[in-house]
Amino acid sequence: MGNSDKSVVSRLRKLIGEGHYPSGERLGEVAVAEQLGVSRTPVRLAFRTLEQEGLLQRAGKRGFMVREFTEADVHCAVEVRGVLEGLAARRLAEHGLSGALEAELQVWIQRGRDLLAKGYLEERDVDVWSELNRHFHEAIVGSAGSPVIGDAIARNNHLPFAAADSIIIDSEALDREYRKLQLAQVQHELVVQALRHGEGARAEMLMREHAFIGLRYGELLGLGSGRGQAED
Amino acid sequence: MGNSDKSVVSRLRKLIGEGHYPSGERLGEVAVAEQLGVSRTPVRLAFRTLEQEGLLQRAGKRGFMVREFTEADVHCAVEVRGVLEGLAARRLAEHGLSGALEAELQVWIQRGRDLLAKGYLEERDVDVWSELNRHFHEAIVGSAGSPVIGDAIARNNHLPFAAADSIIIDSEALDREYRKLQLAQVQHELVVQALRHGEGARAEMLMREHAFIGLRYGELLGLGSGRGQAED
DNA sequence: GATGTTGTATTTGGATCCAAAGTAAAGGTC
DNA sequence: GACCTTTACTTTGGATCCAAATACAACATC
Repeated sequence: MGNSDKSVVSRLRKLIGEGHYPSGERLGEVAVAEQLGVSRTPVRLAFRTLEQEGLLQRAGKRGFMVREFTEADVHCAVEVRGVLEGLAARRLAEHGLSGALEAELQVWIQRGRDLLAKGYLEERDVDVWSELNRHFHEAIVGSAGSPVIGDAIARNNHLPFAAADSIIIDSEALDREYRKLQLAQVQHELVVQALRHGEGARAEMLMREHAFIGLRYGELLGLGSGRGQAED
Repeated sequence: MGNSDKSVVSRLRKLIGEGHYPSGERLGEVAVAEQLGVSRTPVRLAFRTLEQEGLLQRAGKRGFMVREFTEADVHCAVEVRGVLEGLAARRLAEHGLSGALEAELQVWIQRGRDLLAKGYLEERDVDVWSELNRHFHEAIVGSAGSPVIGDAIARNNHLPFAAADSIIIDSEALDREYRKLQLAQVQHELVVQALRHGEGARAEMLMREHAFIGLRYGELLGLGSGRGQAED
């Protein structure tokens, strides 16, 4: 069993994310199937999954079409992630964070410090940051007491530009991105501080603000565009 | 084309919601297919949809199992809905609500007033409230500027007890439920008031608190259980 | 007697076939 | 010439068939 089902979903997700299919275009099952070299069956299964993820939407009575995202959609998706991660952080602060979790968060904090300690950013640092950032966020969301919040965030992250690790805009302008990551690092540390002191409201607001870092901090720091580009 | 696909999804959703399948039980495709009187194909499609909705989860390498929900999951799902509807309300307040929307919200407010004016609750009032409540929430969420928030709420509502219209606990104790609906009505009116005056933070908090009405208000009002029962 | 291995049965994934619904096009009528 | 009707084609949904993988069990070996 080649288990091409999962593969078809991720391949289609990638193709759509890369804009390979124009927004609003109807996707025919046969066309996609031939293009991917599989039968119609796995494509049909994948379409249902991608519909639930929000990347496809039903085109009337006739199949699916690529969902088009406006500027407002991107902005909303970022805010949704913000309030959900904020919720997770607040619950964590209110229920008290375990010593183990505090230790783990401290690890990612330290990794961030080490990464930024040298005062500039290298090409390969981007992946390192992306990793530790992902771990940091997953550690908080995963400890919120229920997988429900994490699931909601995961579904939201399927939307383009909504994921937490789509911060990096331009790997050419690493010197300018450095300041942004510095701010992100400070926000991470402040979140942990708030969590440690059981300051639920503060932790929540910090996480909500932290979500905007890839969206609104560009204009603030005088970077080119305020709008981020996904980088996976 | 009988379009049994959609039908299978909703039938399975209902069966799972009613606890027809024990939590954690593995669901075989053939068994479900025979039970529903259809082929394996629509069942396979439905399983993928229900997996994304969070009602099923993969059972190792072999098929799916009914996801089990703890008390904490239910609580989290309600909070998730709260923060998302709160986000929608805040955005609405910040961007200013149109005259048309204000008029529509006023309609549902008035319907609620009319329903509760007679001082008690009848059996058939439950459906009426459920309808106007749904319209009220959909009007706010649908006007938040992007379908992204509404989608996230819709996905969250697939979880049992998370939907906004699962307020009614017991249609036998209508006199006690009346007080709960009175509070809900007041909260609706306060939300509209806040929206009208552009009080984003207040609208957000009111919506967040409003989400708890089916969860925590029971104990407050001296009702039997604090935990709601879905009623669709 | 316990553990590892092999063989069989069950079950899922993929491909193909058939039917039905929808769409588009062509033709006819007013 | 415009609009309605009918027909043909495209496309999706459902059922069945086949292959592959996993799980279970029986057997053999240490």
